[in-house]
Amino acid sequence: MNETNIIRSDDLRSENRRRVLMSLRRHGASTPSQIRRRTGLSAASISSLTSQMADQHILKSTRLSGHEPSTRGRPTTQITLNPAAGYIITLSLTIDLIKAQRVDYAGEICSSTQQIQDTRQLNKSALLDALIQAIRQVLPVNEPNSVHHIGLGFQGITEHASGSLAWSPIIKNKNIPIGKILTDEFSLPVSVYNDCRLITDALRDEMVKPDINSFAAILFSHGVGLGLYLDGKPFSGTRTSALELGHLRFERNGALCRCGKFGCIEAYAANYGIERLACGQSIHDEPIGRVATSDQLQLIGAAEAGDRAAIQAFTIAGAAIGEGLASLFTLLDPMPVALVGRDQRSFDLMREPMENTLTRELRNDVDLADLFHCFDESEPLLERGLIVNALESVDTQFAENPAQSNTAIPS
Amino acid sequence: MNETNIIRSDDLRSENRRRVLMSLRRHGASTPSQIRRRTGLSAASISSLTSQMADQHILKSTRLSGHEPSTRGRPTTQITLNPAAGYIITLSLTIDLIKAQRVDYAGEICSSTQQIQDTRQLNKSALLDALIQAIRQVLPVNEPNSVHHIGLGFQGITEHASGSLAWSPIIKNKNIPIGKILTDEFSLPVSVYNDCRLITDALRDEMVKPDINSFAAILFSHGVGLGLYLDGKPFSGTRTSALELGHLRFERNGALCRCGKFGCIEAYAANYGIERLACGQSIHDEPIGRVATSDQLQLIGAAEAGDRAAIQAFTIAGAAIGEGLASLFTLLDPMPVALVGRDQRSFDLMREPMENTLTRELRNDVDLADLFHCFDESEPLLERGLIVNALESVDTQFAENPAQSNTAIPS
DNA sequence: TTATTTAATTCACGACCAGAATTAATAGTG
DNA sequence: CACTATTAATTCTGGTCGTGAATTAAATAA
Repeated sequence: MNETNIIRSDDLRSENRRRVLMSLRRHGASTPSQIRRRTGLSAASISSLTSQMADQHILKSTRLSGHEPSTRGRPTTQITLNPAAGYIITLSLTIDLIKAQRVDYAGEICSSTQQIQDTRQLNKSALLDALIQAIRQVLPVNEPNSVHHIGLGFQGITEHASGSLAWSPIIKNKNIPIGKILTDEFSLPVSVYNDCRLITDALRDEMVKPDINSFAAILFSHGVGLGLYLDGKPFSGTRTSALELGHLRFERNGALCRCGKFGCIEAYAANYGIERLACGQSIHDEPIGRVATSDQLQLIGAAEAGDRAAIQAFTIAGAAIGEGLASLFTLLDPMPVALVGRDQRSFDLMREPMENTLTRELRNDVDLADLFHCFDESEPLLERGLIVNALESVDTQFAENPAQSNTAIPS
Repeated sequence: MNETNIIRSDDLRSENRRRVLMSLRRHGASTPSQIRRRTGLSAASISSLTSQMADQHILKSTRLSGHEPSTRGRPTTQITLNPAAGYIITLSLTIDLIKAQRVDYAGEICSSTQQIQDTRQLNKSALLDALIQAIRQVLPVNEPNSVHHIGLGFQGITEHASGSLAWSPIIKNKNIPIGKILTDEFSLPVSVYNDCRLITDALRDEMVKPDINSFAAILFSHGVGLGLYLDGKPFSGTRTSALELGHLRFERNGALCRCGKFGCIEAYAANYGIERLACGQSIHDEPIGRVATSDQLQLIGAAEAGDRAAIQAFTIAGAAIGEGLASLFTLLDPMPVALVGRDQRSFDLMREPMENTLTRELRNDVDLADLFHCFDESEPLLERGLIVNALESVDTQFAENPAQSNTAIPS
């Protein structure tokens, strides 16, 4: 009935095992005393926990001796995550690429495969076949039981209760219970997240400060997506991935959005919205399915060169994002924002109108200095987020059932 | 560094003590086996926990014998919260009333005092004096150490890091560190929440269902406030109480809001906004400071009688709220909504335009049936929220330090 | 009175973590 | 080169926790 599930002493053990693993995951190879400081556990407990997990081949403890002209005293031991403890498989689905990777427990990519494919052309079963095929290609042949988790990422709306893909602009069908399908196929836990959520996971360590442990990430691509970390935890809707910042309204009866409504922020600030405006098309024209990267770069160039229409398009896009952020900040307080998209220069073009709108719309004076952080490339972040996310699921898996869980392969 | 703070076995004990107290708080007098079922703890543990807390005079266990022609077997024991375990003091601050109450640990009101006073007339020190005086009047004279918490509620914006009152429409000064001031004065923990937060606390048990444990509460009064429960927990901004639904924009360059901006939802849907529109004043007229209850009721009557201007005002108010909810639902997913305000009939007037706006604005088809729940009176909810909230703080206080905490007075 | 039934408590046990004591492994020192 | 100082990690000891089994408590039914 309650939030925490820690009731018995064994649960305590699990929780503390998890802490040790999280600490190692976040800070990399560490000495026992470093772990002690970070987790707040006693040295005795750390010793017990790490040696137990080393016996279970979850951790490796190596004595680094000789090289460093170290200080006096007994040399420290290095505790690391044992790469051979198991694997995860990540699967990312973008508009033109299906990509699968096998990653070891220490986060190293072991195997990778990708298939160039316009996902919009695939019907449901063809899509599922392609995904399953991609996973099969990176499955370790001689030790199929060493995979512990499959993580799937894509652009769109997820429903987390059932782990399904509720809707995606890059997929024809709706409501595909992909989580259940993959679980049935591979008998493995599967997590399904959208790109924005995964990007916040990837940016977490960079954006979360001890004093401000909340941030937003806006992902600019064919749509405008939002990811949130609130109070140190990833945040999503009550049923779905939600956070559809791009579909807040900017103009009543405004530009036609991909979603069929009029005036959504996305219809002004997504690739297609900017392009449409810059090219002098009517804002009520059907949005095009995809904007080529070259066209985007060309548009940025034009704006930088002084093209009025292009500048105007970026200005309106910035204003639209500014209004969206104003709404977000009105509801949840101002917080740092990561801007993630194709090119730093496009942010430079949007920045001023965005900040102007924000200061105009917000009642309380907000200090915009150091609020925005730009990230050029979304793909590497998405990939990192997938890995981070899936590995943490395995951490939790390993932390539980302290007694058993020695399915791991000795290194 | 991490979220949970349960590391040691003692923490486990505290957590389980807290669960027992919460269970009793929520469900009232219970038998040990009922507590066992609700908390998931073993009978042995419940016995140990309850007897320990009974020894510490936190709980009372009474054997109900005789009366009921009960079934065969050893009769059950009734465990109740011991009213004499201590007191809390609640302090509520509304536009014309300063009210303090002393409430015992079982939730019974023991003492109450109130002072009719236009709070906007008071300067900072006069206000603080009035608050401190009100508290003094309900302090128990012969056992001053038996008070464990002070809870303050008011309309406005709070900042939770410092427990201060950042801004309130009913108070002249801004940024009053009221939490610290009262703590210094009475050497007691003080919590400071705004009315919307407290109302969600009061409505929690009613609105939260096992399957849907999120809901929103909209409070209609001189302003439009929002409270949120997400995933079973009260939600607020990262720094302040935030959730300023009323200050999302409804119309660009629209009606003048109390906050100085134009077009806020509040400027259409708060008392003064509806009144202004119905009376044919310009939407750019300075909003009046306060709308009398009689005027509100009269306006409702006029609308029900067919007055075009009045109906129009309520229609626009409903549409404004609908847009606000559309934004909220776009960001956080649709969820049940409690409408709290002066009169059920005003909700009836706003309902249709509100629902129409919502269905128009939301892309995903949302089932609006059973989504809205109306509550006529906000004051009793505010009071209940204050009590619930403060008592839970005391529960947590009592749950910690299992060894000591026998400051309580024997019953 | 005695058997039956149900509720709550007590007991014995294994698991947990912390502080103290101990062992391990190095660098400095005479 | 033996010995001491120093620092790190482990092991030992003790107290606490929650659970399942056994026991006690208190009522009704026969």
